[in-house]
Amino acid sequence: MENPVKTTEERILEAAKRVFHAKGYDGARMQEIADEAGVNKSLVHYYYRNKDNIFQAVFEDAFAQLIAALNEIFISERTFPSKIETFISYYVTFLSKNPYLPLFILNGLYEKPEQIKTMFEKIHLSPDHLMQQIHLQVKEELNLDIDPFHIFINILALSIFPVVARPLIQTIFGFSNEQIGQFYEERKTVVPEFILNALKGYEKR
Amino acid sequence: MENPVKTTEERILEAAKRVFHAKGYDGARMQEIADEAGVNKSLVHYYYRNKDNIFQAVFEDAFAQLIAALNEIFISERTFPSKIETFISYYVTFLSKNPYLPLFILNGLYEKPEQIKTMFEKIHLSPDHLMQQIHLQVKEELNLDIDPFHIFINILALSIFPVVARPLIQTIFGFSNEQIGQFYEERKTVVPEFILNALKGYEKR
DNA sequence: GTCTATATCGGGATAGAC
DNA sequence: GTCTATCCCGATATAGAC
Repeated sequence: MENPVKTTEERILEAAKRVFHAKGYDGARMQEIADEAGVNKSLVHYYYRNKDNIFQAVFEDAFAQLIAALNEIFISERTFPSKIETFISYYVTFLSKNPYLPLFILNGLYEKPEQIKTMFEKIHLSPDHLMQQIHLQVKEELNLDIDPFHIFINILALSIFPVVARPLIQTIFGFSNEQIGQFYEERKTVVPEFILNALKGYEKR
Repeated sequence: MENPVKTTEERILEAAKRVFHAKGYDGARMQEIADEAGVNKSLVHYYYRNKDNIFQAVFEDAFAQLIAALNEIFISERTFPSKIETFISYYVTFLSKNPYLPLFILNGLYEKPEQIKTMFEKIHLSPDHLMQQIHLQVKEELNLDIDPFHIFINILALSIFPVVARPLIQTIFGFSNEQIGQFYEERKTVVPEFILNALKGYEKR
């Protein structure tokens, strides 16, 4: 830590993130990673030995980033509606800044589904605990007559899909970059509102 | 049409669909397409000249399939709630049978966004007309105080995302193929219910 | 640790026989 | 239309000098 400047290894990893996120595993080129990092191609191999290794590092990092917030917010001590608001707002902002991430993750999962479980251990995510939390809140705090699992997936869908589908939306509807930014901004309030409105319909009495 | 057996060109296109859908543009191999079609690699070049051409054909076909139903259902004479139900039910079934399609499309749009507009003309989709329809129904039939555009995107998100994220869901929650099938089946009723519940919250009175 | 040079292979594409 | 043979480039990876 005596040197605030990034090490070569870090620069390579950062470069690899940019390239893999934008191009995917098959589309990424070791040469492009090297160029992006401002180093020689062989150095990439020196630090990571082969393409699979560096992809693995990039993928784990991306996955951890996406999951960490989710886990933290839903395990926290807030009320359920507050969790939803916090989550959406955070995710829309985060994903707007990292638009390639979710599609990169989804593609990675199709290619290497086996790797996920080890990844969970590394980032200390327990899906059971997460679902238990949601179950408890949906059933006991709000007393709703709906499967917590569907709610959870709905929240993810409404947060993530519009970001992933950005090129689709922009082209179909001819949105400028400014307009789509505005659209995402609106979703920070529209989506929580939409979900909470929906949940009202499931109140038991 | 005197020959019910598929022509070589058709067999190649079918093979190309399977390979491109599963592997994406960069991951697909001309050799694999040839093998899958049971022909020689050169024949693929003979009919399509190069990789870009055959990808284009595959992509247009996929896009047309996904958009056609959307267009048809939302332009039809049903009530808005009926459209939502019909759409979700159709899409969940269709996407379950073609699980690679939506991710393939989303990736393709990132890679070649320019091609979309010409594609619209080919399949006679008019986004303006579609949104106009939705606008009319949301505002006048249902008298809702919400932006129709957000509703439209929400419907797409809730229909498409869970299918795209299938490996994520299955791995995180340990669902078997049977369980996830059951989950998708449930969504045919859960999602329309969820949306219609949400819309009730926007009724003006 | 960083570079140059090179080995090796695979994939897209073409030429040309049948 | 269909095949074999081949070209050629680009990409991963390694050897080895500095």
